[in-house]
Amino acid sequence: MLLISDTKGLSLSQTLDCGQCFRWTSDGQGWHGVAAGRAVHIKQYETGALEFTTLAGRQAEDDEEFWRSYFALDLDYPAMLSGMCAANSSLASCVNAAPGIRVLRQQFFETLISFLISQNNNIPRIRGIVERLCTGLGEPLQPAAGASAGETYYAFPTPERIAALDEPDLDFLRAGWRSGYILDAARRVADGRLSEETLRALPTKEARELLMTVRGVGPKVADCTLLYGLGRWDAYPIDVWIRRANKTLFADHAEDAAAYLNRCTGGAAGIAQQYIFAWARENPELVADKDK
DNA sequence: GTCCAGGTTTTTA
DNA sequence: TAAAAACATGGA
Repeated sequence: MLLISDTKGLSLSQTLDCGQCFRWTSDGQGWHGVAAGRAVHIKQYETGALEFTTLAGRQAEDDEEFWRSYFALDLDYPAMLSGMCAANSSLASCVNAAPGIRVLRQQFFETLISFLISQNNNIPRIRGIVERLCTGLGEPLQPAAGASAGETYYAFPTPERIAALDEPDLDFLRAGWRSGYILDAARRVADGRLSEETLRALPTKEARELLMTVRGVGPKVADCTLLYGLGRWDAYPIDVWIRRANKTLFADHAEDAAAYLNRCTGGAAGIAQQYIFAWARENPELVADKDK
C-alpha cells in the first residue's frame, strides 16, 4: 500500500472522469484501473490523500515516483490555476467548474490508439473498445500477493502484438473503420517509422506533423496524443465542444484560441483545455451554436 | 427508424 | 480550395 498525502487540490474523480483516459472505473469506494502495466485501486480521503493498493502487475520500488508523475504531482497546480484565473475571467469560470482536474501523464502508445478510437465516437463506446483491445491482446498481469482472486487485469497491448495481425483479426473490437488506423499506427511504431523517442526530441509543431503522417491521425488526435501521452502542455486539442466554447468564452480570440491561451497560461493551453472541456460539458446551453 | 458521438479521409462541386 | 459525404457501431 502506498499513501500520497500532498495532492495539492487534486480531485481523483474529476481527474479520472474528464475524458482524458478510458481505463479507470469508479466502484463506489474509489477507482480501479491499469496504467503502464500496474493495476491498482485508488481511494481518495477527505484530506485529499491518495491510497494506492496494488491489484496486479508491476509493483516496483519506483511506485511512488511513478504515480506522482502519472498524476502530475510534481507540477505546482495551485500556482498555475491562480495564474489562469487572473489571466482571463472566462478561464477562471472553467477552472472553477472542476478545479481538481489534473492532466495525466499517460503512455504514448496507449494514448495514440485510444484517441484514434475516439474519433466520431462516444466515451462509453470508446471505453468498451479499449477494454476489448486490452483483454484480447494485452498481457494478463500477475495478481498481487494477497489480492482477492477474481478479476484479471491486462496491460495495454504492445505495438508489436498488434502489428503482427491483419485487419480482420481486429473485428472483435467492433471498432469499425478505426481498426485500419489502429493497425497502421501499431505498425509504424513497431517498425520505428514513428518513434516515441524522436517525438519527444522534436518541437511540438514538428512532432505534431510527424504524428499526422499516421492514417487517421488529424490535428485533434495528434494534439491529444501530444498532450496526454507526451506531456506537451502547449498542445490544445480542438474538438466540437472546444470549438463552440472558444466562441462563447474567448470571442476575440476564437480563431487563435490555442495561441491566446498559451499566452495566458505560460505555455499550458492544453491544461486549460481540460477545464474548458469540463465547463462546456456542464453548460451545454451556454455553448455557442454548432455551426462554423 | 433516426440521430449522434472528444474526427479524418475521400469525394464532389 | 472548400464544402459535403462516407466511414462502423451502438445507445438514446
